[in-house]
Amino acid sequence: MKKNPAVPTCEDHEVHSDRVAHSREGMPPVETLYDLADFFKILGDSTRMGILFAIDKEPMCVCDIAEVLGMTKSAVSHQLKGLRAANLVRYRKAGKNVYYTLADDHVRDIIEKALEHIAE
Amino acid sequence: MKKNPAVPTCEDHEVHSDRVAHSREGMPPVETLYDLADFFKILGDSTRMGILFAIDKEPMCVCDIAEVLGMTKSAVSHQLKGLRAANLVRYRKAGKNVYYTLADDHVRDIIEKALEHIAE
DNA sequence: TCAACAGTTGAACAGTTATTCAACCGTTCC
DNA sequence: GGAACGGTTGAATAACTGTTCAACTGTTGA
Repeated sequence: MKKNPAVPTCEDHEVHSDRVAHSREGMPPVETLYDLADFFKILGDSTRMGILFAIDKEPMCVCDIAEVLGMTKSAVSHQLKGLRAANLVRYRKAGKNVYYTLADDHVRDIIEKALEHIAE
Repeated sequence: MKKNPAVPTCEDHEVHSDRVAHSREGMPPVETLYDLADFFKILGDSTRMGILFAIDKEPMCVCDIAEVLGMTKSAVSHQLKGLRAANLVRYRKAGKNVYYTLADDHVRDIIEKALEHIAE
């Protein structure tokens, strides 16, 4: 959703103004829309999704995750940054390694529901 | 997740091969990872998120949705195409108008859970 | 101290994506 | 039929995003 200064919407002839008004009332603040979109954007990448599944069972270090997914440590680390920012993963440093785990069950629930939807 | 022919992963010195093997077993097929990512990708845009909220209460035609969001019909229609493809919305033609509604409660549930996560 | 390794980071490039613009299709109504 | 409007679509452009590459930090162990 980009800035839209002039708001060149449809011709205001036959717009259902009652529905429009009612719909407007139910709309959350744009800030919330952006937060939701940003959250789902993080889940909307197969690499990050793969990372989440990889660390689902037990903590995994970056090198191991990279091994499982067949990717470079760098690529994995970059994506982990996004997952950290979205509070989807937690990490624990242990010597040279950094072990990542899922942040909470929220993620699992959401992915579960998404799988249901896909299966239809 | 792009194709990775050479698989230049980390140096295989100290990789926790037991964890890697165990993690690999729990991984869904890559096809599923792509499907999940594609699904969340659709939700990962503030315009599409706005559309979903706009049509949450009652059916809305494209023109009305555009009015609510302050966007052009064209932009909205383009995004509705993605939402249709992901089975997130249903539509019903009535004369010159096309009324869109949420496909089912799956969407609502997922968004609800996402809101909980964001609120933390 | 120094080598080796795990992990992070910034820049660059390629691929993707959202909006705009213009043209188009289908329905309604005169 | 033809004007008017709702809606869709394709091409083009601008913005964004993910991977690679190289450089870097920090920890371990000899």
